[in-house]
Amino acid sequence: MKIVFMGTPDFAVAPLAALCEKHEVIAVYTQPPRPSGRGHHETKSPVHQFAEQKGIPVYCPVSLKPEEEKQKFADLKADVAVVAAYGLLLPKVCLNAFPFGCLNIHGSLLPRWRGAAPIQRSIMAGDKKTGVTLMQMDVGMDTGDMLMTKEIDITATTTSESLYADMSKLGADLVIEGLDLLVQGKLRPIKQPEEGVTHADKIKKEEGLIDWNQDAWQIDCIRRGLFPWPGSWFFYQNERIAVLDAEPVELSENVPVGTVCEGLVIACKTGGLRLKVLRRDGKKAVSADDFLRGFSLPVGTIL
RNA sequence: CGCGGGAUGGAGCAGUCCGGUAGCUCGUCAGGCUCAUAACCUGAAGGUCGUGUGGUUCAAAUCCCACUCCCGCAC
Repeated sequence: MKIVFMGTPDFAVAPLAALCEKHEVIAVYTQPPRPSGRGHHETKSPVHQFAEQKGIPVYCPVSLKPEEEKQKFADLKADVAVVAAYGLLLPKVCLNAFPFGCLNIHGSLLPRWRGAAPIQRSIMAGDKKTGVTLMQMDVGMDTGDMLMTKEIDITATTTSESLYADMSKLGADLVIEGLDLLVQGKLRPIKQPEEGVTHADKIKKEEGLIDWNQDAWQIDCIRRGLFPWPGSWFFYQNERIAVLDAEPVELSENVPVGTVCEGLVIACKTGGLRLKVLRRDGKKAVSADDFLRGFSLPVGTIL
């Protein structure tokens, strides 16, 4: 099949790579290079870099709305477009430009977590499982008919980083299998149920500030969902201290929320959160033991 | 040339502003105490203070200059 691939972050690279193996990827759309990283150098997206390396033509329009862009897209005369975390809305004419339309690899089990940050939100909400959905795109926000899904468990140690990596591979399998079945006419589009719709809002940086007045397990879910970006942190004596790894624990002591207990366990609304790896601004990540050796955070302190 | 933090025995840090004996909490090693210990006591080893046979100075971890490497923010 002749495929147009549209994607931007790391998550989209594995599916793209898989498609390159089995099909003919004739063009790649991705977000334009932007200044990022230390020094603000122009950085091409992961998908962009991969595509260039493969010698695939790369397009990075700022928007697909202009007639000219719509025309360019249609002129590619592909069989299907595969979209994975692209970051741009596709106009209706684009959705209908190719025989098989536009398929989206979405990082949740729809209709739960439609929207921008399904992977993070599913972990933050404490979901036990999630997955990837292959869907036929329509004009709505992740509202199209579902073609196929693959599930994956979320465990007590799952982070967005790890889940992104796993789902990226899962998405690659999904799209390869899905395309085969689609061509054979074996995929039956299923309308998304009305029930169970939730929206995964974009992550705001402020969400990383830890609120000790929540249950320990909940704080840890949020922490894992926000790892590695934007991360979780608290303030102590005007210094921002990031919590890179932690685990909820039982807490028998009856102390006020936010109290620092023995073993760098912080009292939460229920239970406590044992901080295992921390990092002060501008410093490297260190274990709790190392942290305490060079930083004074006495037992009894209330954060 | 986006902004900022950092580099000090094996680990984590203080000291740098206001130059003047290299310090803290650990670890390591030896000995002691103990039924015993990751606990306690005593002692020891271990550092050209990131690099520059740079600058200033009687004297530089500290001030100035250049460079390298790490990290955070921003995005």
